[in-house]
Amino acid sequence: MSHFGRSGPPDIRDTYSLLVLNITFRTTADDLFPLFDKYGKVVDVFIPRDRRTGDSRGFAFVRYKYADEAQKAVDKLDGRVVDGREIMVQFAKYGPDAEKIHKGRIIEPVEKFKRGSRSRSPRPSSRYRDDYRDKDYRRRNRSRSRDRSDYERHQGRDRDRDRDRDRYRSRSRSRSPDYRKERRRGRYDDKDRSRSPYRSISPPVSRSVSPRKSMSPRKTTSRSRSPAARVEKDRSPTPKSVSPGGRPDSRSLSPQRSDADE
DNA sequence: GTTGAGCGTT
Repeated sequence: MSHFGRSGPPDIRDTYSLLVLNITFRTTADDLFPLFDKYGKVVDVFIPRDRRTGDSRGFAFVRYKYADEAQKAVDKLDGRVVDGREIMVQFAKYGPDAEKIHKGRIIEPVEKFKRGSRSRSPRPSSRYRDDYRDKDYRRRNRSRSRDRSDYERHQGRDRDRDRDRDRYRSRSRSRSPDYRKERRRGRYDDKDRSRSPYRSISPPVSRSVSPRKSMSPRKTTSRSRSPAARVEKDRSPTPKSVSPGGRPDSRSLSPQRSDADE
């Protein structure tokens, strides 16, 4: 589904994909198209959505026809506030078929690079790095940390088994990003599930540790209240309206303040 | 009505 009414990906032969992150969940392709089209020829605007809910996943792909225009769009629109939220525009690194992408342009599958070769450019360009915030910088630094790769390669004795395990781990990692979606949906499901009228929050409270238990005696002790008064208070279901022991009403005028002082 | 790391569809 694209903005142009086409079903699938139009033509990614000579297009440059930009990844737009941090957009609001209400932002649609119609909102992004005019914004990006001002800086160049936009071939397609695609916003991945959830299969089940259909809600936006919070990021979009804007495909430009020319690299320079895409570059300009990145430079101009990165950090721009859209719909009350600051968006992040950068070149897409991965394609739909898990293809390697260089500056938004598909170059070759991953197999082109040797496994031991670490010549993979850490970052295409750091020109706009200064524009990034600390939050973005931290997130980027934390990303792409593949310590396990070196670890597995370190003890790679059985080539087949290691390769097979690597594939398995790779798939597991690939499914990791979806985990957040599951988690998000899980929260919704939990909420929907807990909307049962009979379900109450009381049961979980009385679990395992009970700090209130130790708090109660201390509280009563700190009150310095006579044991008789405490017993009567416990026995009386309405302690605030009652005046036990012929206590003056002035005492019950502000019972909360007495607690606040404590 | 909610959320906020990340890389994509008929």
